[in-house]
Amino acid sequence: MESSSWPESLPSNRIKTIQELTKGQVLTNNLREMIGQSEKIESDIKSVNGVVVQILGMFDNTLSIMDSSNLISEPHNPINDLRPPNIKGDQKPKVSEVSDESIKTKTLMKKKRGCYNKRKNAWISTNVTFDLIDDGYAWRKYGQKTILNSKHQRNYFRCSHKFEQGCQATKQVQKINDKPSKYKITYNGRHTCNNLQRSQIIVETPNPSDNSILINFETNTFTENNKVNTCFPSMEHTHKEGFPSLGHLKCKEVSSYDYHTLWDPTVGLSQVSSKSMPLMSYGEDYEVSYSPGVFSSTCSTHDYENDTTEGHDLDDFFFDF
DNA sequence: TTTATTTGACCTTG
DNA sequence: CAAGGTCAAATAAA
Repeated sequence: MESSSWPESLPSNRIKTIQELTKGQVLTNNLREMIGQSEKIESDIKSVNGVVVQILGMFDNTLSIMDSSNLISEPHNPINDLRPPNIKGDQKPKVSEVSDESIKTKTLMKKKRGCYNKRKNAWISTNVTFDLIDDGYAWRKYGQKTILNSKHQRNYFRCSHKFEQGCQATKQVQKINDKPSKYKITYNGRHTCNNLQRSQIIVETPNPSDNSILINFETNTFTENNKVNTCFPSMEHTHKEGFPSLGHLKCKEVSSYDYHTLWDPTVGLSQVSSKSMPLMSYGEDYEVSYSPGVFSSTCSTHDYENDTTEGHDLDDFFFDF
């Protein structure tokens, strides 16, 4: 795509942004082709990872460009850019949308009341979404609090593998808006657990016409996917939290090389991070971080929050993970 | 019986 | 002391 083909009225930053996104679109299509050849993934997982890294780089560049300009104020959803061009415009992600706010999340960690010392240096990320998004992890609710000046209660979740694997990841989910429903999801700490849900690539899809792509930015795994509400028709909720189990799906696990390299709990977090998140800020010494990175245009069921002030208002929600 | 959720109490911090 | 975060006993659900 030549920059000279852009209308002169377009700001250069915008052109650069579009170029980056276009590049990402091409890379994503390449990735889709690779996913279509499952044997290639097994034999050449490194090159697949390379493509993922390039896509991540594209997002990084885009975010940098947007950060350096006022483009950030203009709505832009990368999910749409990830969709291959053969997806019709009206085939929007059915339910879940990650807000722009979540995409540009560089959360400055503030010292707050109630923030325990042991957590004050932990990786933090805040997403604002219009639907509750399943991030692929198994969470267990451990608390619920009424927050000052908030209409809705805040729900506290910890990783289900906290005791089993010592995973310290927690998240908070708070409804911040009624109509449309809007949620603030704050992640505290990275997962160090060996969560099977994260290492799977769905290569067979019930509906081949749906080519939407799901990329897990945290694991560098990727999924050619249907909308999950069709992809998981017989979904069993083995996790009480309401997260779908992916174990019974027709999934292909990432090679043991990749899986264990990325998620071996015996590997230090910094090692894991440097390999799995080469483009993101993270770690104990950073106060700025990007969102934990599951951008998804799919959905699944999830009865995440029982907002006692409204009781049932989440019954209709579908989640992405 | 096991596992998950609820909820009041307790802890930490500003 | 107030507010937010976590714990853990009680309860509910599978």
